[in-house]
Amino acid sequence: MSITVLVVEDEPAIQDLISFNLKKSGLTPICASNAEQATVMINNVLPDLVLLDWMLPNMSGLEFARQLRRNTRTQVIPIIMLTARIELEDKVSGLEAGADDYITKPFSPRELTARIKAVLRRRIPEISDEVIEAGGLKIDPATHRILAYADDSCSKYTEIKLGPTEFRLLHFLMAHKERVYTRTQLLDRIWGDHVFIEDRTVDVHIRRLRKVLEKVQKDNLVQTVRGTGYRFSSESAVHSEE
Amino acid sequence: MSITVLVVEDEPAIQDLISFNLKKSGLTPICASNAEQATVMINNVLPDLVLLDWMLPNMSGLEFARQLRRNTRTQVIPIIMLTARIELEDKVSGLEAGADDYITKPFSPRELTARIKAVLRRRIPEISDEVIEAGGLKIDPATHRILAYADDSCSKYTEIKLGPTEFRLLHFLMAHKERVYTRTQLLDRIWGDHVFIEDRTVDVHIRRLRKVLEKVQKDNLVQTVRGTGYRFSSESAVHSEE
DNA sequence: AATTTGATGACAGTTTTGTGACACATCAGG
DNA sequence: CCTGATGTGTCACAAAACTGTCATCAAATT
Repeated sequence: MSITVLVVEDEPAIQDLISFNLKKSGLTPICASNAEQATVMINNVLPDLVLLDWMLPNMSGLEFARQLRRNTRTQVIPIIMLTARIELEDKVSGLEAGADDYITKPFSPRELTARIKAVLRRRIPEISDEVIEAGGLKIDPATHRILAYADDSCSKYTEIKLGPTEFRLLHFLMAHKERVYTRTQLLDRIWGDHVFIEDRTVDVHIRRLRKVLEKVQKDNLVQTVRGTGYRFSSESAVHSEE
Repeated sequence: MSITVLVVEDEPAIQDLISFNLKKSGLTPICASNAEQATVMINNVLPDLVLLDWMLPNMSGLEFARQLRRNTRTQVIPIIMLTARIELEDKVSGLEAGADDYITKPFSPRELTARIKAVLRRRIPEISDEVIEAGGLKIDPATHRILAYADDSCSKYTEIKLGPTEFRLLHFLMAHKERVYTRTQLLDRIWGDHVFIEDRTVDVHIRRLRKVLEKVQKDNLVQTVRGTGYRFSSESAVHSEE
């Protein structure tokens, strides 16, 4: 998933500088030198964040920010203002217009990307960290812990330690229990849909997961659906022969 | 740990009075006499709480409060409004704007600090100065002391000395025990979201913290969650061997 | 029996953490 | 203005843990 940042800056030199730094830190910059151009670009692609120079030809950055905020489609896009230090003294604040942060020129590349990431981080909602319990297993994303109950009495439990991938795998399966997922679906959902990994790798992780669950006799919860994929099921998985 | 309170008040006399009282009760006041000044200050340092006079030159306190609430970065900062008794009828709109509490002038110093502490306690446990005890460790933010108990009997204890950063780190982790935090989250919450530091620096501070805790056999309380971050946990992390 | 599909152990390359060292502050108090 | 004590952030390298792939074996299906 590439994060696009719309850079609105009239000075080509600074535009290049910013563009270069964004690319270096894995972001995708798209550049505009004025508000009109930026407006057109926003119509094409909705960026994840806008880096906006305070001083622009024709329409001020402030005005452009207001315009973004006024429009429903662009309302939630985070804005970071670029201002010269002298302009900072200006009584009117960019924050007033709804900017999420501002950076004073000159700034270090590190500061730039750090602020961008900070703002994006605040926007992105936390991954669901609800506790999920099923089949005598309890997974808690917030504490990153898995407990296995010996019996239904819930009195005795053992903590289970999993590697990152197995943890995510179990979490996903438990969050969608009783449902079968193909290897490809699991790769898409857990590894991300851009990775290029063998389907069979999923087998190996399922194996690793089961191996750990064996220790607490819970490996039967992760079931193979031949010809399709895998499933987490707490329902009595007694498959009748014949 | 120093708790900073941004005081927005135009009358110098009252500003001084408040400032004096806050200092006396261990808080760190930063003062602004109008909304513009306050905005600039907030961009530099994120305060833990805002004490806001209702009546301000240019922009009203109410408007300023709204501005804070509108911005993601400042959204969660608790606001306490200062209002004259006559203005009390406006209390409704003050709370509407997102104030967490309000105090009517004239107020006693005791009332002031009591309300501040109450609001802080409600909001974020880690910046209150209550004693936290867990896993045989007792941390007292007020006296800036850490005691380690040798066993459950609580009879013998050793005092532990930590540097400022390690102290805050331990305090934060203990205030949110059992919960995992990524390095970035820790940087945001402990160092502040306006610092630009390498993620890995957290490792080093964790290391320093552990080194000190080793001396009293408490280093196992600070745990690594591979692929995620760190966690303070007093629960016996029983790893079933084989 | 042949074929397809899943299980499993091994392994080599990567990624993530742990750790010591170091260069810079900052700050008393000479 | 120095000077040592302390604290901080970075770095480089070591250690540990994890990952993806394969080859091979086992089981189910035809």
